[in-house]
Amino acid sequence: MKSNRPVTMLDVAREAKVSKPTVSRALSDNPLVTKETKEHIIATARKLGYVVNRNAQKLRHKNTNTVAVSIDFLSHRQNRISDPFIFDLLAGISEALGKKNIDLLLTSPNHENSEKFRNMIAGREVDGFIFIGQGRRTDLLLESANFGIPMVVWGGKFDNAPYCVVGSDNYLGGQLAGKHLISKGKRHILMVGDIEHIEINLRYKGLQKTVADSSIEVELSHLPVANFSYDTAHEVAAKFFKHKSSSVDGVFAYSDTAAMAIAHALLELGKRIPEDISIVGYNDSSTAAIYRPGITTIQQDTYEAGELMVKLLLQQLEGKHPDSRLISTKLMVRES
Amino acid sequence: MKSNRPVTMLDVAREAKVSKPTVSRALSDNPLVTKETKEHIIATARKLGYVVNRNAQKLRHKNTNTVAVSIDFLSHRQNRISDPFIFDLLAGISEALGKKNIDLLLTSPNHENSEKFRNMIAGREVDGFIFIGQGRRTDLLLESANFGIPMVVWGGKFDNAPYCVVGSDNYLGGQLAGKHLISKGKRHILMVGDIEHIEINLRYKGLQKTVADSSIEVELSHLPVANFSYDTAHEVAAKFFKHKSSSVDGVFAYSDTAAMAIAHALLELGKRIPEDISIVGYNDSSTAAIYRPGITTIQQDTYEAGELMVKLLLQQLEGKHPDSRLISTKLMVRES
DNA sequence: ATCGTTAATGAAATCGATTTCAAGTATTTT
DNA sequence: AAAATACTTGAAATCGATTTCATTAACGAT
Repeated sequence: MKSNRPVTMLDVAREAKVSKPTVSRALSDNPLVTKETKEHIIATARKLGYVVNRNAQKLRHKNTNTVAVSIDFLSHRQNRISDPFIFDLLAGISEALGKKNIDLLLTSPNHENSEKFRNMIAGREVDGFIFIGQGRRTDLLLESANFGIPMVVWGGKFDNAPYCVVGSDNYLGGQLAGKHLISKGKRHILMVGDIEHIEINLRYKGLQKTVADSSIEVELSHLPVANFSYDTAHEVAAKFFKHKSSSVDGVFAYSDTAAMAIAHALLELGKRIPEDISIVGYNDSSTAAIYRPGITTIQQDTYEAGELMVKLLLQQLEGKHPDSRLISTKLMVRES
Repeated sequence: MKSNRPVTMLDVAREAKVSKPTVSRALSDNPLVTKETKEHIIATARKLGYVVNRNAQKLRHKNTNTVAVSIDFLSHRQNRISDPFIFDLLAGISEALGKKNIDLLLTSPNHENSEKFRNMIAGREVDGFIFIGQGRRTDLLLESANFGIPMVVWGGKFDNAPYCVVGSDNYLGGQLAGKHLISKGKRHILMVGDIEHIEINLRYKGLQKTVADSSIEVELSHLPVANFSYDTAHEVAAKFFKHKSSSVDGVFAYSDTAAMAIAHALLELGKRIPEDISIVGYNDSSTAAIYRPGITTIQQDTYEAGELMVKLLLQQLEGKHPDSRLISTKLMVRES
C-alpha cells in the first residue's frame, strides 16, 4: 500500500530539520549551503524518494527546457512512402537534445494555421521549434517566423527566408552526382525532378555547373515529376523511356525513392543498370543500400544535422540570430 | 516593440472588470458563469492575446496531459537499418494522442536503469509511457512496471508479463504465411529466425499448426539467425543455401528486412523467386513494396495499433488494468 | 570588549493558474 | 412583506517549487 501524497520539498525539509529554501539550494548544488548540510539533505531526499516537481519548477523558472519537433505525419501518410530519412533526422535531433538534457515534444501542424505553434510558445510549453518535412506548408513556417517563434527548419532555403534553415548542400550534391556520372563515362545526363522545387533546383544548378566545366562534351536534359511518390516517379520514367528511345545514359534523381522507381522502370524495359544507364539518388535513406542494384546516392550526415539544428536553436534562445547552414554532403557509391 | 511581460489571467480579469476565478471559469466553459460575461471575457482574452500558462495549469491540476513515447534510437542506430515500421507506429501514436489533445514527449532509455522513467513520472512530467522497440531491454520494462508506471509496450508478450502489451497477432501471422506458401504449391518450408524470440516463436507455432492441419504432406524446418540486421540474415541465408542443396521451396522470414536479405542471397545463387523459392516477410514496412521482387508479407495496421495503445494507456490512467491485446493482421500478397 | 564582516539559514513573497468557501443579489415561496 | 432558495461572483487558499530579503551566528579587527 503505497502512500498517496507525493513527497514534496517541504517533507524533505522537515525530515532533514532545515527549511525549504535550504533544501532547494542543496539540491541545486548552491555554494551557499555547507558541505555537511548539503550531504545530509541529499541523503534524506534520496531516503524519502523525493523527485522535484518539474511543473512547479518550470512555473517558477519561466523556462521550459523543452523543444518541440514538428513532423507533418499526415501529409506524410497521404504519400504512404514514409521516408526513413526523416526518421533518421529525428533520431539525430533526439540524441542531440538528450545530451543537453532538453525534453523533446513531438507535434504536428494542425493544417489550418500556425496558431497551435504560437500557443505552445505563449503557453510556455516549449521554448522553440524544429520543423522537419514541412516542405509543402511554408505558409505555416512564415506565419510562425513572423510571430517571432525561435525556430530552425530542415530543408531548402529560398532568398530572404525569415527563418533559420539547415539543409543538405544541394549545390555540392549536384556537382558530386555530375562528376560521378561523367567519370563513369556517361555523356547524356537526365535530371529527374521538379526544378521549381528550391532544393532540387540547387542540385540542378550544381549539376549544370559540373557539366559546363567538364572538358568533355556532355549533354544535360531535364524531366519534371509532379510529386514525391514512388508510383508517380515510376510512371513518369516508364513513359519517358518507353516512347523516347533517347540516348540518356545517366540519371540524377531527386530522391532515393525516385531513383529506385526509375531503376524499376528501366529494368522492366530491359535496360541494364549501370551498363546502359547509371542512376544517382539523393538522401542515402536506409532503403538505398538494400535495393538491388544498390543505389549510388548523395549522403547527408543526419547526426551532424541533428546536432547543428539543436545548436542553432539554442543560440536563438540566447537572443542571437544565427545564419542558415549547410551540412556536409558526400557521394556514396554503390552499384547503380 | 512588443511588451515583455506575458499576459496573465489577472490582466484579462482587470481588463474585463471581473475577478480571476471568473475568468478561469469562463475560459473553461464552466456553467456557473452567465453567457454574457462568458462571451465578454472570451472576447477580452482574445483581444489581449491571452494564452493560459500550461505549467501553472499542470501544477494546479496535478495531471500533465502528456504521454512519453520511448524509442531506443541508439540500439537502433547500432543496427543501422532503421526499421521504417517503428516510424509508422510512431505516426499512429502521434495521431491518436493528437486527437485526444494529449502531448507526446519523445524520449529514450538511458541504458543503465529505469530511473529516468521513474523520475519523469514522479516529477509529473508525464502521466504514462508507451514503449516501442525496447525488445532487447525487457529488464528496463520490468523495472518500470514493478515501480507502478502506467505503461503500454509494443511487441511480444511472455507469460505473466507484468505490463500491458500490444502487438501483432503473431500466431495468426504464422498461419497466414503457411497457408499462402502451401497454396502456392510449396511443400518444403523453412522458417528463418530465432524461435527463442517470443514473437517469432508464436509465428513458428502458427506455421506449425497450419502445416499439421494441411491435408497435403508438407515438410517444415527451421534456420536460426542471431540478430536482426540485414547483413547477418544475408550471410546466414547465403551459407545455408550454398552448402545445403536442400529441397526448400518456401521461406517464412522473421521480418521484411530479413526477407529481402534472403531474397538477395538466393538471387545471387541463381535461384528464381518465386518460381524456385517463395518468400514471405513480416511487418509490411514501406521497403517491402518497393523491393524487387515485391515482398509478400504480413501486414499490421499501425494506425489501429496507435489508437489501441493510447486507449489502453488512458484506461490505466483511470485506474483500470486492461489486458494485453493483439491488432489485426493480414497477408499482403506481392510477387515473392 | 566592541564593532564590522562574512557565512549560513529561514520567513515570506512569488510564479500563474484553479478551487474552496463565503457573500451578495435575484428570484420564488408562503 | 418576510423567508427560503437559487444564481453569480470574488477573496483567499492552494499547487510545489525558487528567490528576495532579513536574520542569526561566527569570526577577525580594533
